[in-house]
Amino acid sequence: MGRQPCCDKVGLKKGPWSADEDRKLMNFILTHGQCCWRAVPKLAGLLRCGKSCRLRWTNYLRPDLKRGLLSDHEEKMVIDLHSQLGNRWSKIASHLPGRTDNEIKNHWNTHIKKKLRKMGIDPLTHKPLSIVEQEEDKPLKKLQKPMKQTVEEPTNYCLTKDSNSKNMFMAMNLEYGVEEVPMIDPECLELICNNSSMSTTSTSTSSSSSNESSILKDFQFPDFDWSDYGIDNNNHHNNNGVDNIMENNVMSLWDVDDFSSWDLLLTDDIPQSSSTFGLF
DNA sequence: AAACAGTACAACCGCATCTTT
DNA sequence: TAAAGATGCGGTTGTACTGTT
Repeated sequence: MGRQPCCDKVGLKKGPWSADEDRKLMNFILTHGQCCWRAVPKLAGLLRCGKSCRLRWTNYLRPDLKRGLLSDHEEKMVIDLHSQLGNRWSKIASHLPGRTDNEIKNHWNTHIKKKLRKMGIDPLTHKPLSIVEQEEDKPLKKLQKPMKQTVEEPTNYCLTKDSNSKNMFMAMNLEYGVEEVPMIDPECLELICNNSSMSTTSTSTSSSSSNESSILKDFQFPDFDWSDYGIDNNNHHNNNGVDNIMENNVMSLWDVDDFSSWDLLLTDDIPQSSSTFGLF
């Protein structure tokens, strides 16, 4: 049953790679290509586990890697993508050719975080620090809601499939506080798509309706490239299953793989046990 | 010059998901 | 279908390097 263990952990080397090890691994991969990492150390004559070899190759030895500091443009991309994707470094790295998730993660933690803080932006939420501080000081509202649940993890009431969708969580958290969040039946959620808003990258706050919930006025929605989702400037779409979900300008929230970057606003006329999200 | 603090980044660890048997 | 290993990902750590006192 199952597979054989990837490697015998006894006697394996750890720590920094030597030039000789690098050469052996490089030679092996360039000759044989990337195959089963379990077999690589043995075949390449290395006393490392396959996992370590994979990491060394993907993060350091790959010939297509760019070395050196991220350019301003790359840095801006990382910030934009992080605002949309959160700490999903591999997803972010996939938008930056020649950069690895590890490299971007390190750069974020050592450079960008500080830079954003200096600029008065909270690196976690991408909101101005003053707002974040105010929200932290603000006592939790004790709103009377029909269905409540005490939760510890945002995933319990996050309105996206993705637990890393921090923006979404924050939007709700700000309104109700961490401990008192109304339960919304996922089946009742819909995204209302406004054609005009789909035509360019979003300018959510400036074009929001007057009904916009006050908590969301401060909420910083990131720029978003609809072309990534196969939607062109005329609100046409062409791939990625978007066809299936864009019908009559209404899409089911649960049909979308990643909508953390969408402009989602709670309308004021939230029904008792459900809510509608407007796309502005 | 030595000691210490701060910074940068490679590498490891643990977990979740995928794949194979 | 279940079990177990492989793989990938994100968080964290260890350590070399650099700057400051």
